[in-house]
Amino acid sequence: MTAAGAVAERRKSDVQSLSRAIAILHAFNHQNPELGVTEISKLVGLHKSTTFRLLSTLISEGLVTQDPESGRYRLGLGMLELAGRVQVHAEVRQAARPFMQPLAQRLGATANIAILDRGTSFNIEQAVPTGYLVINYGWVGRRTPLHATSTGKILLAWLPAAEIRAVLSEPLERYTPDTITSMALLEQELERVRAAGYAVGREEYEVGLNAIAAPLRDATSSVIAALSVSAPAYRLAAASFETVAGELVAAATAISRQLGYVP
Amino acid sequence: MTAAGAVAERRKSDVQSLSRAIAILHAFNHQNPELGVTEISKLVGLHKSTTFRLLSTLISEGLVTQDPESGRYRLGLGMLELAGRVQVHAEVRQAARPFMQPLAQRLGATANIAILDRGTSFNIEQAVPTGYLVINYGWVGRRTPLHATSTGKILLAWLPAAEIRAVLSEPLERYTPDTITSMALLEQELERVRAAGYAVGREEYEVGLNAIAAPLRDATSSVIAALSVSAPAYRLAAASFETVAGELVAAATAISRQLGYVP
DNA sequence: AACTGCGTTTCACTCTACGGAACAATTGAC
DNA sequence: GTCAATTGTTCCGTAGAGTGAAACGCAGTT
Repeated sequence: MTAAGAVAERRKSDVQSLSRAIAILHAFNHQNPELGVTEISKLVGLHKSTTFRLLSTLISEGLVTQDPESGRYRLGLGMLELAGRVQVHAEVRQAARPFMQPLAQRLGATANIAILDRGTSFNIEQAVPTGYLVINYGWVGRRTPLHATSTGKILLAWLPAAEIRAVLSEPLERYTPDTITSMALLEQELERVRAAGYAVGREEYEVGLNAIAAPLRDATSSVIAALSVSAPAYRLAAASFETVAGELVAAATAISRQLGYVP
Repeated sequence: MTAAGAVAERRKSDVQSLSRAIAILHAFNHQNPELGVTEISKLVGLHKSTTFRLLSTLISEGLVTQDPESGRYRLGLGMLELAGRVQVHAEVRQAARPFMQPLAQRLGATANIAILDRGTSFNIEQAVPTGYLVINYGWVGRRTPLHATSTGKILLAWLPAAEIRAVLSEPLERYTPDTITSMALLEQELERVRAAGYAVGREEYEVGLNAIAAPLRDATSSVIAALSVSAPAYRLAAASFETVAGELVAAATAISRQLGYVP
Protein backbone atom coordinates (compact mmCIF):
# COMPACT_ATOMS: atom_id res chain seq x y z
CA MET A 1 0.00 0.00 0.00
CA THR A 2 1.44 3.34 -1.03
CA ALA A 3 1.11 6.34 1.23
CA ALA A 4 -2.04 8.36 0.71
CA GLY A 5 -1.51 10.94 -1.97
CA ALA A 6 1.94 9.76 -2.93
CA VAL A 7 2.62 9.49 -6.63
CA ALA A 8 1.91 5.95 -7.74
CA GLU A 9 4.46 3.69 -9.34
CA ARG A 10 4.93 4.88 -12.86
CA ARG A 11 3.96 2.79 -15.85
CA LYS A 12 6.67 3.40 -18.36
CA SER A 13 4.27 4.53 -21.07
CA ASP A 14 2.79 7.21 -18.82
CA VAL A 15 3.71 10.85 -19.05
CA GLN A 16 5.60 11.53 -15.86
CA SER A 17 4.78 15.18 -15.29
CA LEU A 18 1.09 14.55 -15.88
CA SER A 19 0.95 11.63 -13.45
CA ARG A 20 2.71 13.76 -10.90
CA ALA A 21 0.32 16.66 -11.41
CA ILE A 22 -2.65 14.39 -10.84
CA ALA A 23 -0.99 13.02 -7.72
CA ILE A 24 -0.80 16.60 -6.53
CA LEU A 25 -4.51 17.05 -7.18
CA HIS A 26 -5.21 13.95 -5.11
CA ALA A 27 -3.20 15.37 -2.24
CA PHE A 28 -6.16 17.64 -1.62
CA ASN A 29 -8.81 15.67 0.21
CA HIS A 30 -11.48 16.25 2.80
CA GLN A 31 -8.93 16.30 5.62
CA ASN A 32 -6.54 18.60 3.73
CA PRO A 33 -8.58 20.97 1.62
CA GLU A 34 -5.82 23.56 1.77
CA LEU A 35 -2.09 22.88 1.44
CA GLY A 36 1.22 24.64 1.01
CA VAL A 37 3.91 23.86 -1.55
CA THR A 38 6.26 22.20 0.91
CA GLU A 39 3.43 20.25 2.46
CA ILE A 40 2.34 18.93 -0.92
CA SER A 41 5.86 18.08 -1.99
CA LYS A 42 6.25 15.96 1.14
CA LEU A 43 2.86 14.28 0.72
CA VAL A 44 3.42 13.43 -2.92
CA GLY A 45 7.14 12.79 -2.66
CA LEU A 46 8.30 15.34 -5.19
CA HIS A 47 10.93 18.02 -5.16
CA LYS A 48 9.64 21.34 -3.89
CA SER A 49 10.64 23.04 -7.11
CA THR A 50 8.87 20.46 -9.26
CA THR A 51 5.77 20.72 -7.12
CA PHE A 52 5.76 24.47 -7.46
CA ARG A 53 6.07 24.37 -11.23
CA LEU A 54 3.27 21.85 -11.60
CA LEU A 55 1.08 23.84 -9.22
CA SER A 56 1.71 27.02 -11.19
CA THR A 57 0.56 25.29 -14.34
CA LEU A 58 -2.51 23.87 -12.61
CA ILE A 59 -3.33 27.39 -11.46
CA SER A 60 -3.03 28.94 -14.88
CA GLU A 61 -5.37 26.20 -16.11
CA GLY A 62 -7.84 26.88 -13.30
CA LEU A 63 -7.73 23.46 -11.66
CA VAL A 64 -6.08 24.90 -8.55
CA THR A 65 -6.44 28.27 -6.85
CA GLN A 66 -4.12 30.02 -4.48
CA ASP A 67 -5.29 32.02 -1.53
CA PRO A 68 -3.75 35.44 -2.17
CA GLU A 69 -3.18 36.11 1.53
CA SER A 70 -1.97 32.84 2.97
CA GLY A 71 -0.34 31.69 -0.26
CA ARG A 72 -1.78 28.24 0.29
CA TYR A 73 -3.39 26.16 -2.41
CA ARG A 74 -6.85 24.63 -2.96
CA LEU A 75 -8.64 22.81 -5.71
CA GLY A 76 -10.18 25.33 -8.10
CA LEU A 77 -13.42 25.87 -9.92
CA GLY A 78 -12.04 24.42 -13.14
CA MET A 79 -12.42 21.07 -11.42
CA LEU A 80 -16.17 21.65 -11.09
CA GLU A 81 -16.36 22.81 -14.68
CA LEU A 82 -14.85 19.58 -15.94
CA ALA A 83 -16.79 17.37 -13.54
CA GLY A 84 -20.03 18.82 -14.86
CA ARG A 85 -19.20 17.30 -18.21
CA VAL A 86 -18.74 13.78 -16.92
CA GLN A 87 -21.29 11.63 -18.67
CA VAL A 88 -20.44 8.26 -17.13
CA HIS A 89 -23.57 6.37 -16.14
CA ALA A 90 -25.64 9.32 -17.27
CA GLU A 91 -28.62 7.04 -18.03
CA VAL A 92 -28.77 5.76 -14.47
CA ARG A 93 -28.41 9.19 -12.98
CA GLN A 94 -31.04 10.67 -15.22
CA ALA A 95 -33.50 7.86 -14.64
CA ALA A 96 -33.01 7.96 -10.89
CA ARG A 97 -33.07 11.70 -10.30
CA PRO A 98 -36.85 12.26 -10.29
CA PHE A 99 -37.30 9.50 -7.73
CA MET A 100 -34.52 10.40 -5.36
CA GLN A 101 -35.56 13.71 -3.81
CA PRO A 102 -39.11 12.57 -3.03
CA LEU A 103 -37.73 9.35 -1.56
CA ALA A 104 -35.24 11.25 0.56
CA GLN A 105 -37.93 13.66 1.66
CA ARG A 106 -40.44 11.04 2.66
CA LEU A 107 -37.92 8.97 4.58
CA GLY A 108 -36.05 11.91 6.07
CA ALA A 109 -32.82 10.35 4.87
CA THR A 110 -30.09 11.09 2.35
CA ALA A 111 -30.50 9.16 -0.89
CA ASN A 112 -27.44 8.05 -2.83
CA ILE A 113 -26.64 6.10 -5.96
CA ALA A 114 -23.38 4.20 -6.04
CA ILE A 115 -21.65 2.09 -8.64
CA LEU A 116 -18.77 -0.37 -8.47
CA ASP A 117 -15.51 1.30 -9.52
CA ARG A 118 -11.94 0.20 -8.91
CA GLY A 119 -12.85 -2.01 -6.00
CA THR A 120 -14.89 0.60 -4.17
CA SER A 121 -18.45 1.79 -3.95
CA PHE A 122 -18.47 5.09 -5.80
CA ASN A 123 -21.28 7.61 -5.20
CA ILE A 124 -22.48 9.24 -8.39
CA GLU A 125 -25.70 10.96 -7.35
CA GLN A 126 -27.30 12.29 -4.19
CA ALA A 127 -30.50 13.85 -2.91
CA VAL A 128 -31.01 15.25 0.56
CA PRO A 129 -34.23 15.89 2.48
CA THR A 130 -35.08 19.43 3.48
CA GLY A 131 -35.85 20.46 7.03
CA TYR A 132 -33.15 18.47 8.80
CA LEU A 133 -30.01 19.83 10.36
CA VAL A 134 -28.08 16.58 10.46
CA ILE A 135 -27.70 15.28 6.95
CA ASN A 136 -24.77 13.76 5.09
CA TYR A 137 -24.16 16.20 2.33
CA GLY A 138 -21.49 16.09 -0.34
CA TRP A 139 -21.07 12.38 -0.92
CA VAL A 140 -21.03 12.59 -4.70
CA GLY A 141 -17.58 11.56 -5.85
CA ARG A 142 -16.75 9.80 -2.61
CA ARG A 143 -15.58 6.23 -2.47
CA THR A 144 -16.66 3.94 0.35
CA PRO A 145 -15.46 0.41 1.17
CA LEU A 146 -17.53 -2.42 -0.29
CA HIS A 147 -17.66 -4.58 2.82
CA ALA A 148 -18.68 -1.85 5.25
CA THR A 149 -21.54 -0.10 3.46
CA SER A 150 -25.02 -1.06 2.37
CA THR A 151 -24.34 0.02 -1.20
CA GLY A 152 -21.15 -2.00 -1.23
CA LYS A 153 -22.98 -5.12 -0.15
CA ILE A 154 -25.52 -4.65 -2.94
CA LEU A 155 -22.78 -4.17 -5.52
CA LEU A 156 -21.04 -7.32 -4.28
CA ALA A 157 -24.02 -9.57 -3.67
CA TRP A 158 -24.87 -10.44 -7.27
CA LEU A 159 -21.30 -10.65 -8.49
CA PRO A 160 -19.85 -14.06 -9.46
CA ALA A 161 -18.11 -15.58 -6.43
CA ALA A 162 -14.74 -15.42 -8.14
CA GLU A 163 -15.08 -11.70 -8.77
CA ILE A 164 -16.12 -11.05 -5.19
CA ARG A 165 -12.91 -12.59 -3.96
CA ALA A 166 -10.91 -10.72 -6.60
CA VAL A 167 -12.39 -7.40 -5.55
CA LEU A 168 -11.86 -8.09 -1.86
CA SER A 169 -8.26 -9.17 -2.21
CA GLU A 170 -7.09 -6.98 0.65
CA PRO A 171 -8.04 -7.81 4.25
CA LEU A 172 -11.34 -6.27 5.35
CA GLU A 173 -10.52 -3.10 7.20
CA ARG A 174 -12.33 -2.25 10.42
CA TYR A 175 -13.99 1.17 10.63
CA THR A 176 -16.29 0.74 13.64
CA PRO A 177 -16.90 -1.98 16.23
CA ASP A 178 -19.66 -3.35 13.99
CA THR A 179 -17.71 -3.56 10.73
CA ILE A 180 -17.76 -7.03 9.21
CA THR A 181 -14.10 -8.00 8.97
CA SER A 182 -14.40 -11.74 8.44
CA MET A 183 -14.78 -13.03 4.91
CA ALA A 184 -16.99 -15.90 6.11
CA LEU A 185 -19.38 -13.54 7.88
CA LEU A 186 -19.47 -11.26 4.88
CA GLU A 187 -20.44 -14.16 2.62
CA GLN A 188 -23.29 -15.03 4.98
CA GLU A 189 -24.36 -11.39 4.91
CA LEU A 190 -24.33 -11.33 1.12
CA GLU A 191 -26.46 -14.47 1.07
CA ARG A 192 -28.97 -12.69 3.29
CA VAL A 193 -28.86 -9.67 0.98
CA ARG A 194 -29.66 -11.83 -2.05
CA ALA A 195 -32.55 -13.46 -0.22
CA ALA A 196 -34.02 -10.23 1.13
CA GLY A 197 -33.43 -8.12 -1.97
CA TYR A 198 -31.91 -5.31 0.04
CA ALA A 199 -28.87 -4.63 2.23
CA VAL A 200 -28.48 -2.97 5.60
CA GLY A 201 -25.54 -1.10 7.07
CA ARG A 202 -25.79 -0.84 10.87
CA GLU A 203 -23.14 1.63 11.96
CA GLU A 204 -20.57 -0.47 10.14
CA TYR A 205 -18.77 2.39 8.43
CA GLU A 206 -19.47 5.34 10.72
CA VAL A 207 -20.71 5.09 14.26
CA GLY A 208 -24.21 6.53 14.50
CA LEU A 209 -24.95 6.20 10.79
CA ASN A 210 -27.36 3.60 9.41
CA ALA A 211 -28.17 2.88 5.79
CA ILE A 212 -30.27 0.63 3.59
CA ALA A 213 -29.60 -0.12 -0.07
CA ALA A 214 -31.37 -1.84 -2.94
CA PRO A 215 -30.16 -2.91 -6.39
CA LEU A 216 -30.76 -1.03 -9.63
CA ARG A 217 -30.96 -3.33 -12.63
CA ASP A 218 -30.87 -2.73 -16.36
CA ALA A 219 -32.56 -4.45 -19.30
CA THR A 220 -30.29 -7.51 -18.91
CA SER A 221 -31.35 -7.81 -15.23
CA SER A 222 -27.75 -7.20 -14.14
CA VAL A 223 -27.19 -5.13 -11.03
CA ILE A 224 -25.53 -1.97 -12.32
CA ALA A 225 -25.84 0.32 -9.32
CA ALA A 226 -27.14 0.58 -5.77
CA LEU A 227 -29.72 3.01 -4.45
CA SER A 228 -29.37 3.77 -0.76
CA VAL A 229 -30.88 5.88 1.97
CA SER A 230 -28.84 6.81 5.01
CA ALA A 231 -29.50 8.80 8.16
CA PRO A 232 -28.40 9.08 11.77
CA ALA A 233 -29.18 5.88 13.66
CA TYR A 234 -31.73 7.63 15.86
CA ARG A 235 -33.72 8.63 12.78
CA LEU A 236 -33.22 5.44 10.77
CA ALA A 237 -33.62 2.94 13.58
CA ALA A 238 -33.35 -0.83 13.27
CA ALA A 239 -37.05 -1.14 14.08
CA SER A 240 -37.97 0.72 10.90
CA PHE A 241 -35.61 -1.13 8.58
CA GLU A 242 -38.26 -3.38 7.09
CA THR A 243 -40.78 -0.68 6.24
CA VAL A 244 -38.10 1.66 4.90
CA ALA A 245 -36.67 -1.18 2.83
CA GLY A 246 -40.10 -1.67 1.31
CA GLU A 247 -40.26 1.91 0.08
CA LEU A 248 -36.65 1.82 -1.04
CA VAL A 249 -37.07 -1.38 -3.05
CA ALA A 250 -40.20 0.06 -4.65
CA ALA A 251 -38.31 3.15 -5.75
CA ALA A 252 -35.37 1.06 -6.95
CA THR A 253 -37.69 -1.13 -8.99
CA ALA A 254 -39.36 1.91 -10.53
CA ILE A 255 -35.97 3.28 -11.54
CA SER A 256 -34.90 -0.11 -12.87
CA ARG A 257 -38.01 -0.16 -15.06
CA GLN A 258 -36.94 3.17 -16.53
CA LEU A 259 -33.67 1.48 -17.41
CA GLY A 260 -35.47 -1.28 -19.28
CA TYR A 261 -35.60 -3.87 -16.53
CA VAL A 262 -38.54 -6.25 -16.69
CA PRO A 263 -39.12 -7.97 -13.35
CA MET B 1 -10.02 34.27 -29.67
CA THR B 2 -8.46 30.83 -29.79
CA ALA B 3 -10.44 27.90 -31.13
CA ALA B 4 -12.60 26.12 -28.58
CA GLY B 5 -10.62 23.42 -26.86
CA ALA B 6 -7.34 24.29 -28.52
CA VAL B 7 -4.30 24.35 -26.28
CA ALA B 8 -3.74 27.92 -25.10
CA GLU B 9 -0.60 29.89 -25.74
CA ARG B 10 2.01 28.55 -23.44
CA ARG B 11 3.46 30.64 -20.66
CA LYS B 12 7.08 29.69 -20.62
CA SER B 13 7.06 28.70 -16.97
CA ASP B 14 4.23 26.23 -17.51
CA VAL B 15 4.75 22.52 -17.86
CA GLN B 16 3.92 21.80 -21.45
CA SER B 17 2.66 18.25 -21.20
CA LEU B 18 0.39 19.15 -18.31
CA SER B 19 -1.12 22.17 -20.07
CA ARG B 20 -1.72 19.99 -23.08
CA ALA B 21 -3.37 17.27 -21.01
CA ILE B 22 -5.75 19.80 -19.48
CA ALA B 23 -6.52 21.14 -22.94
CA ILE B 24 -7.48 17.59 -23.84
CA LEU B 25 -9.80 17.43 -20.83
CA HIS B 26 -11.46 20.64 -21.97
CA ALA B 27 -12.05 19.15 -25.41
CA PHE B 28 -14.83 17.16 -23.78
CA ASN B 29 -17.83 19.41 -23.41
CA HIS B 30 -21.58 19.15 -23.50
CA GLN B 31 -21.61 18.97 -27.27
CA ASN B 32 -18.78 16.43 -27.45
CA PRO B 33 -19.07 14.16 -24.43
CA GLU B 34 -17.35 11.35 -26.32
CA LEU B 35 -14.36 11.71 -28.61
CA GLY B 36 -11.78 9.65 -30.49
CA VAL B 37 -8.02 10.14 -30.46
CA THR B 38 -7.84 11.67 -33.93
CA GLU B 39 -10.78 13.91 -33.21
CA ILE B 40 -9.20 15.20 -30.01
CA SER B 41 -5.82 15.73 -31.64
CA LYS B 42 -7.48 17.92 -34.26
CA LEU B 43 -9.53 19.85 -31.72
CA VAL B 44 -6.59 20.53 -29.46
CA GLY B 45 -3.99 20.90 -32.17
CA LEU B 46 -1.64 18.17 -31.01
CA HIS B 47 0.02 15.28 -32.75
CA LYS B 48 -2.07 12.13 -32.68
CA SER B 49 0.69 10.24 -30.97
CA THR B 50 1.08 12.86 -28.26
CA THR B 51 -2.64 12.95 -27.72
CA PHE B 52 -2.74 9.20 -27.34
CA ARG B 53 0.05 9.13 -24.78
CA LEU B 54 -1.54 11.86 -22.68
CA LEU B 55 -4.92 10.15 -22.89
CA SER B 56 -3.40 6.86 -21.76
CA THR B 57 -1.96 8.57 -18.72
CA LEU B 58 -5.25 10.28 -17.97
CA ILE B 59 -6.92 6.88 -18.15
CA SER B 60 -4.52 5.20 -15.78
CA GLU B 61 -5.17 8.08 -13.38
CA GLY B 62 -8.94 7.69 -13.75
CA LEU B 63 -9.69 11.14 -15.16
CA VAL B 64 -10.69 9.68 -18.51
CA THR B 65 -12.38 6.41 -19.43
CA GLN B 66 -12.42 4.56 -22.68
CA ASP B 67 -15.43 2.74 -24.00
CA PRO B 68 -14.11 -0.80 -24.47
CA GLU B 69 -16.26 -1.40 -27.55
CA SER B 70 -16.11 1.83 -29.51
CA GLY B 71 -12.63 2.72 -28.30
CA ARG B 72 -13.77 6.29 -27.83
CA TYR B 73 -12.97 8.41 -24.81
CA ARG B 74 -15.00 10.21 -22.14
CA LEU B 75 -14.30 12.07 -18.93
CA GLY B 76 -14.02 9.58 -16.07
CA LEU B 77 -15.21 9.27 -12.52
CA GLY B 78 -11.91 10.49 -11.11
CA MET B 79 -13.08 13.91 -12.22
CA LEU B 80 -16.10 13.66 -9.92
CA GLU B 81 -13.91 12.41 -7.10
CA LEU B 82 -11.69 15.47 -7.29
CA ALA B 83 -14.56 17.89 -7.83
CA GLY B 84 -16.15 16.66 -4.61
CA ARG B 85 -13.15 18.00 -2.77
CA VAL B 86 -13.40 21.52 -4.13
CA GLN B 87 -13.91 23.81 -1.19
CA VAL B 88 -14.08 27.15 -3.00
CA HIS B 89 -16.92 29.28 -1.68
CA ALA B 90 -17.93 26.47 0.62
CA GLU B 91 -19.44 28.91 3.13
CA VAL B 92 -21.85 30.32 0.55
CA ARG B 93 -22.85 26.93 -0.72
CA GLN B 94 -23.41 25.57 2.76
CA ALA B 95 -25.39 28.59 3.89
CA ALA B 96 -27.56 28.58 0.78
CA ARG B 97 -28.28 24.87 0.47
CA PRO B 98 -31.12 24.60 3.02
CA PHE B 99 -32.97 27.47 1.35
CA MET B 100 -32.57 26.43 -2.25
CA GLN B 101 -34.63 23.27 -2.62
CA PRO B 102 -37.68 24.71 -0.84
CA LEU B 103 -37.40 27.85 -2.94
CA ALA B 104 -37.12 25.84 -6.14
CA GLN B 105 -40.03 23.68 -5.10
CA ARG B 106 -42.36 26.51 -4.24
CA LEU B 107 -41.61 28.45 -7.40
CA GLY B 108 -41.46 25.44 -9.67
CA ALA B 109 -38.14 26.68 -10.99
CA THR B 110 -34.51 25.66 -10.91
CA ALA B 111 -32.48 27.52 -8.29
CA ASN B 112 -28.83 28.32 -8.92
CA ILE B 113 -26.00 30.10 -7.19
CA ALA B 114 -23.39 31.74 -9.36
CA ILE B 115 -20.20 33.64 -8.65
CA LEU B 116 -17.99 35.86 -10.76
CA ASP B 117 -15.02 33.93 -12.12
CA ARG B 118 -12.70 34.79 -14.99
CA GLY B 119 -15.15 37.15 -16.60
CA THR B 120 -18.08 34.75 -16.53
CA SER B 121 -20.96 33.84 -14.27
CA PHE B 122 -19.98 30.50 -12.80
CA ASN B 123 -22.65 28.22 -11.31
CA ILE B 124 -21.55 26.58 -8.08
CA GLU B 125 -24.77 25.15 -6.65
CA GLN B 126 -28.16 24.03 -7.88
CA ALA B 127 -31.52 22.77 -6.65
CA VAL B 128 -34.32 21.53 -8.86
CA PRO B 129 -38.02 21.20 -8.10
CA THR B 130 -39.61 17.77 -8.19
CA GLY B 131 -42.63 16.93 -10.26
CA TYR B 132 -41.64 18.74 -13.45
CA LEU B 133 -40.47 17.18 -16.65
CA VAL B 134 -38.85 20.28 -18.14
CA ILE B 135 -36.11 21.44 -15.81
CA ASN B 136 -32.59 22.67 -16.41
CA TYR B 137 -30.49 20.11 -14.70
CA GLY B 138 -26.73 19.93 -14.52
CA TRP B 139 -25.75 23.59 -14.48
CA VAL B 140 -23.21 23.25 -11.69
CA GLY B 141 -19.81 23.98 -13.18
CA ARG B 142 -21.22 25.78 -16.18
CA ARG B 143 -20.18 29.26 -17.18
CA THR B 144 -22.67 31.72 -18.61
CA PRO B 145 -22.06 35.17 -20.11
CA LEU B 146 -22.37 38.09 -17.72
CA HIS B 147 -24.39 40.37 -20.00
CA ALA B 148 -26.97 37.79 -21.05
CA THR B 149 -28.04 36.23 -17.76
CA SER B 150 -29.82 37.39 -14.64
CA THR B 151 -27.00 36.14 -12.42
CA GLY B 152 -24.46 37.92 -14.59
CA LYS B 153 -26.29 41.21 -14.24
CA ILE B 154 -26.34 40.85 -10.47
CA LEU B 155 -22.64 40.07 -10.37
CA LEU B 156 -21.92 43.12 -12.52
CA ALA B 157 -24.36 45.59 -11.04
CA TRP B 158 -22.52 46.41 -7.82
CA LEU B 159 -19.04 46.30 -9.30
CA PRO B 160 -17.05 49.57 -9.64
CA ALA B 161 -17.67 51.06 -13.10
CA ALA B 162 -14.03 50.58 -14.08
CA GLU B 163 -14.17 46.88 -13.29
CA ILE B 164 -17.38 46.43 -15.24
CA ARG B 165 -15.70 47.77 -18.34
CA ALA B 166 -12.61 45.66 -17.68
CA VAL B 167 -14.67 42.51 -17.38
CA LEU B 168 -16.70 43.28 -20.49
CA SER B 169 -13.71 44.07 -22.67
CA GLU B 170 -14.94 41.88 -25.52
CA PRO B 171 -17.98 42.89 -27.56
CA LEU B 172 -21.27 41.66 -26.13
CA GLU B 173 -22.16 38.48 -27.97
CA ARG B 174 -25.71 37.89 -29.13
CA TYR B 175 -27.35 34.61 -28.09
CA THR B 176 -31.02 35.31 -28.81
CA PRO B 177 -32.99 38.16 -30.40
CA ASP B 178 -33.42 39.65 -26.93
CA THR B 179 -29.79 39.62 -25.81
CA ILE B 180 -28.53 43.02 -24.73
CA THR B 181 -25.59 43.70 -27.02
CA SER B 182 -25.16 47.42 -26.51
CA MET B 183 -22.99 48.63 -23.67
CA ALA B 184 -25.18 51.69 -23.15
CA LEU B 185 -28.33 49.61 -22.82
CA LEU B 186 -26.57 47.24 -20.47
CA GLU B 187 -25.55 50.09 -18.22
CA GLN B 188 -29.17 51.29 -18.10
CA GLU B 189 -30.21 47.75 -17.25
CA LEU B 190 -27.65 47.55 -14.44
CA GLU B 191 -28.94 50.83 -13.06
CA ARG B 192 -32.42 49.32 -12.98
CA VAL B 193 -31.03 46.22 -11.26
CA ARG B 194 -29.42 48.32 -8.53
CA ALA B 195 -32.65 50.21 -8.01
CA ALA B 196 -34.90 47.16 -7.94
CA GLY B 197 -32.56 44.90 -5.98
CA TYR B 198 -33.02 42.05 -8.42
CA ALA B 199 -32.28 41.24 -12.05
CA VAL B 200 -34.37 39.66 -14.77
CA GLY B 201 -33.32 37.62 -17.79
CA ARG B 202 -36.07 37.52 -20.43
CA GLU B 203 -35.02 34.89 -22.94
CA GLU B 204 -31.76 36.73 -23.38
CA TYR B 205 -29.51 33.68 -23.25
CA GLU B 206 -31.77 30.86 -24.38
CA VAL B 207 -35.05 31.33 -26.19
CA GLY B 208 -37.89 30.15 -23.99
CA LEU B 209 -35.94 30.44 -20.74
CA ASN B 210 -36.60 33.16 -18.18
CA ALA B 211 -34.73 33.81 -14.97
CA ILE B 212 -34.64 36.16 -11.99
CA ALA B 213 -31.64 36.72 -9.75
CA ALA B 214 -30.88 38.47 -6.47
CA PRO B 215 -27.60 39.34 -4.75
CA LEU B 216 -26.02 37.39 -1.89
CA ARG B 217 -23.97 39.59 0.42
CA ASP B 218 -21.46 38.88 3.15
CA ALA B 219 -20.61 40.63 6.40
CA THR B 220 -18.95 43.50 4.53
CA SER B 221 -22.16 44.01 2.49
CA SER B 222 -20.30 43.15 -0.71
CA VAL B 223 -22.13 41.16 -3.34
CA ILE B 224 -20.30 37.83 -3.41
CA ALA B 225 -22.71 35.69 -5.38
CA ALA B 226 -26.07 35.63 -7.13
CA LEU B 227 -29.06 33.46 -6.33
CA SER B 228 -31.31 32.80 -9.29
CA VAL B 229 -34.42 30.90 -10.26
CA SER B 230 -35.02 29.93 -13.85
CA ALA B 231 -37.77 28.10 -15.69
CA PRO B 232 -39.38 27.84 -19.09
CA ALA B 233 -40.97 31.15 -20.06
CA TYR B 234 -44.47 29.66 -19.94
CA ARG B 235 -43.95 28.73 -16.31
CA LEU B 236 -42.00 31.79 -15.23
CA ALA B 237 -43.98 34.42 -17.12
CA ALA B 238 -43.30 38.14 -17.15
CA ALA B 239 -46.54 38.75 -15.28
CA SER B 240 -45.24 36.85 -12.25
CA PHE B 241 -41.79 38.44 -12.16
CA GLU B 242 -42.58 40.84 -9.35
CA THR B 243 -44.08 38.32 -6.96
CA VAL B 244 -41.39 35.76 -7.71
CA ALA B 245 -38.71 38.39 -7.18
CA GLY B 246 -40.20 39.10 -3.77
CA GLU B 247 -39.77 35.50 -2.67
CA LEU B 248 -36.36 35.28 -4.25
CA VAL B 249 -35.06 38.42 -2.58
CA ALA B 250 -36.42 37.19 0.76
CA ALA B 251 -34.53 33.92 0.39
CA ALA B 252 -31.39 35.73 -0.74
CA THR B 253 -31.57 38.03 2.27
CA ALA B 254 -32.01 35.08 4.60
CA ILE B 255 -28.93 33.43 3.12
CA SER B 256 -26.97 36.68 3.32
CA ARG B 257 -27.82 36.90 7.02
CA GLN B 258 -26.30 33.44 7.47
CA LEU B 259 -23.16 34.87 5.90
CA GLY B 260 -23.01 37.67 8.42
CA TYR B 261 -24.75 40.36 6.40
CA VAL B 262 -26.63 42.94 8.42
CA PRO B 263 -29.16 44.84 6.29
C1' DA C 1 -8.55 -5.95 -53.42
C1' DA C 2 -7.09 -1.57 -52.80
C1' DC C 3 -8.23 2.14 -49.95
C1' DT C 4 -9.16 5.07 -46.12
C1' DG C 5 -9.97 5.74 -41.73
C1' DC C 6 -9.24 4.38 -37.01
C1' DG C 7 -6.46 3.45 -32.40
C1' DT C 8 -2.00 1.90 -31.19
C1' DT C 9 3.17 1.01 -31.06
C1' DT C 10 7.89 1.97 -31.92
C1' DC C 11 12.06 4.73 -31.92
C1' DA C 12 15.80 8.31 -32.45
C1' DC C 13 16.33 13.02 -31.47
C1' DT C 14 15.89 17.17 -29.05
C1' DC C 15 13.60 20.03 -26.40
C1' DT C 16 11.55 20.06 -21.97
C1' DA C 17 10.98 19.05 -17.38
C1' DC C 18 13.91 18.26 -13.63
C1' DG C 19 16.17 19.24 -9.10
C1' DG C 20 20.07 21.47 -6.85
C1' DA C 21 20.98 25.84 -5.16
C1' DA C 22 20.01 30.45 -3.93
C1' DC C 23 16.36 33.99 -3.30
C1' DA C 24 13.45 37.24 -0.39
C1' DA C 25 10.03 37.23 3.00
C1' DT C 26 7.80 35.36 7.22
C1' DT C 27 7.65 33.12 11.29
C1' DG C 28 9.08 31.49 15.70
C1' DA C 29 12.36 30.93 19.45
C1' DC C 30 15.11 32.75 22.64
C1' DG D 1 15.89 42.58 19.32
C1' DT D 2 18.46 38.79 16.76
C1' DC D 3 19.08 34.55 14.76
C1' DA D 4 17.60 30.38 12.81
C1' DA D 5 14.33 27.89 10.46
C1' DT D 6 10.62 28.02 7.60
C1' DT D 7 8.02 29.50 3.86
C1' DG D 8 7.03 30.37 -1.36
C1' DT D 9 9.59 31.50 -5.42
C1' DT D 10 13.27 31.98 -9.16
C1' DC D 11 17.25 30.60 -11.74
C1' DC D 12 19.91 27.50 -14.61
C1' DG D 13 22.74 23.53 -16.50
C1' DT D 14 21.90 18.99 -17.53
C1' DA D 15 19.96 14.54 -18.55
C1' DG D 16 16.38 12.08 -19.61
C1' DA D 17 11.61 12.40 -20.55
C1' DG D 18 8.39 13.75 -23.94
C1' DT D 19 7.87 14.43 -28.61
C1' DG D 20 6.31 13.55 -33.47
C1' DA D 21 7.32 11.01 -37.80
C1' DA D 22 6.49 6.74 -39.47
C1' DA D 23 4.57 2.33 -39.56
C1' DC D 24 1.52 -1.00 -37.35
C1' DG D 25 -2.88 -4.00 -37.44
C1' DC D 26 -7.59 -3.75 -37.95
C1' DA D 27 -12.37 -2.28 -39.64
C1' DG D 28 -15.28 -0.68 -42.69
C1' DT D 29 -15.83 1.36 -47.56
C1' DT D 30 -15.32 1.80 -52.10
